[in-house]
Amino acid sequence: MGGTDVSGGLASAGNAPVVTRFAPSPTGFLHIGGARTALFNWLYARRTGGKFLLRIEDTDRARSTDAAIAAILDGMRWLGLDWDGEEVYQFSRASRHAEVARQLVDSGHAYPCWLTQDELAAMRASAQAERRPFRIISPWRDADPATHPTDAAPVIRLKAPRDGKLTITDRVQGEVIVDANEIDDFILLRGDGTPTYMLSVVVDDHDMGVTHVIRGDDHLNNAFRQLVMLRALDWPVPTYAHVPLIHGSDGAKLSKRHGALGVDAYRDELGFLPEAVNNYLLRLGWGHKDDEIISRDDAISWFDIDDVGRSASRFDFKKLESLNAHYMREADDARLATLCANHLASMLEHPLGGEDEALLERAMPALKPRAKTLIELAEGAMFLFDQVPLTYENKARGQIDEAPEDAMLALYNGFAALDIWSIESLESVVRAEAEARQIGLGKLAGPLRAALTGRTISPGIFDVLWLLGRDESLQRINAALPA
RNA sequence: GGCCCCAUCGUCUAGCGGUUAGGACGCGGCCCUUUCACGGCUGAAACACGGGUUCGAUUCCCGUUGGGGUCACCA
Repeated sequence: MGGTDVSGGLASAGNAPVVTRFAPSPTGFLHIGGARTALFNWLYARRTGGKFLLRIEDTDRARSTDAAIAAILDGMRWLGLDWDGEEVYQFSRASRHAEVARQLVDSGHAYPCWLTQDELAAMRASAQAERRPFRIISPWRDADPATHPTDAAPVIRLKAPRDGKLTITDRVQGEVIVDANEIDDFILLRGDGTPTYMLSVVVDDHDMGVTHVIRGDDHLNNAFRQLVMLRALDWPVPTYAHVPLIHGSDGAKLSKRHGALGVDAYRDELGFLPEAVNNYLLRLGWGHKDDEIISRDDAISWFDIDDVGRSASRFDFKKLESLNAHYMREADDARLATLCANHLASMLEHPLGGEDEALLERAMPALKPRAKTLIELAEGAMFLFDQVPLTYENKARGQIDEAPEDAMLALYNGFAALDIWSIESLESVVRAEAEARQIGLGKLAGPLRAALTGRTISPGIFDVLWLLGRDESLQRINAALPA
């Protein structure tokens, strides 16, 4: 084959139903970039009425862990990215991969190689010294089988073409052409007989009937290696779509400092809602007119891989937060109360009861417009669970000290005399007091807020009084009265 | 370094030869207002540079610069 043009892309896709897949390696959590790749695959499959498969690439036995597998599946479920059928564990298919490797050797497309690590290092060093690009040229490529050693286990290398061009028609990157001699004789089977990633993906994607490979841009180079293998096997070439990577806010590769955290961290430590994360990820590298808030249904009907941008994008926490704030405002109060209670429990270091959660739900309309994340939501709700004596912030202490003469006592008496503890009745007491004193409402609300919450920032003061209830409110005001 | 990819406000993006270059986040101002938010209005803010092609380039082509990816018996 070498020498002729080979191409991937649309031609081989035909009209067969779409099958996409997400293939993470379980060496860590499901990071945000992987989540976006999964989302795009999921969206495209749902959009076309096809299938979305999940394959765990656990062929690296040393680095793969059950904990990582669990974290990935958990993250996928949290984001609502359901996959069709059972997930496939790549390692369990090792014998099938080896079988294909042998088939490749038999057909003359691959060969055993006894090059040692030391020899490889030496070749690499001399290439470096002569300032020429390093490419593995194995002396075993065309060696006479009669000369094959029998005292050492060889690796199996693919016999890559030495000339010609390779073309991939990528749905995102367009037509990408590379010289075949850029592809070296990469390893299919290791010395211990286990398959490498390059072999496994090709075999699994083929066996699983994958029609569209949507993955990170960092795999574009691999696509050419896989293309070579596909031709050797005479298997159809899937449609490729290599989506640009996500960078940190400084343009460098996404690191932990930037947000390359597991999606579990976005949920547990950062307090984001899955719909916000999905919406944010969707808009990173893809757009639909001026739309920013995009429902899942709209995403499914609008998404197309052809519309994915070609340039990398930077991760922006502020925008994610703003989206999260939006979705929190729209979220059901009972749901938010439960979510908030979980965070509160760890902040308060004790579990919250059903009554506490009911209180949170009642407080939610006042709380949620003031928070961008569930963490902020929980912080804003803290005052509800404080106990006398409150710890006053400095500025709050100051407001209490500067309260108009006897105002707090007057309010205390006014509240205490109330028959009905309602927002309206509470408000009329404070307004009447302010009018009697010819002062603005703020002059009373400030100290009152400080006494009730220990802070200078809180929901509307009447909401606070109402939520706290008569007993707790009076207690807190009393505790703030001058001695 | 070789190969490959990319380039519109600070950021995410719309644009697909002729637009006052639009939206969102963030930032400033105003309004609302008991604080903080929410909400409404509003302002500043971009086509990296140089050549072409064209009557006309943000848009097409080439180059420069800048950024990114990849060069493993990892995936």
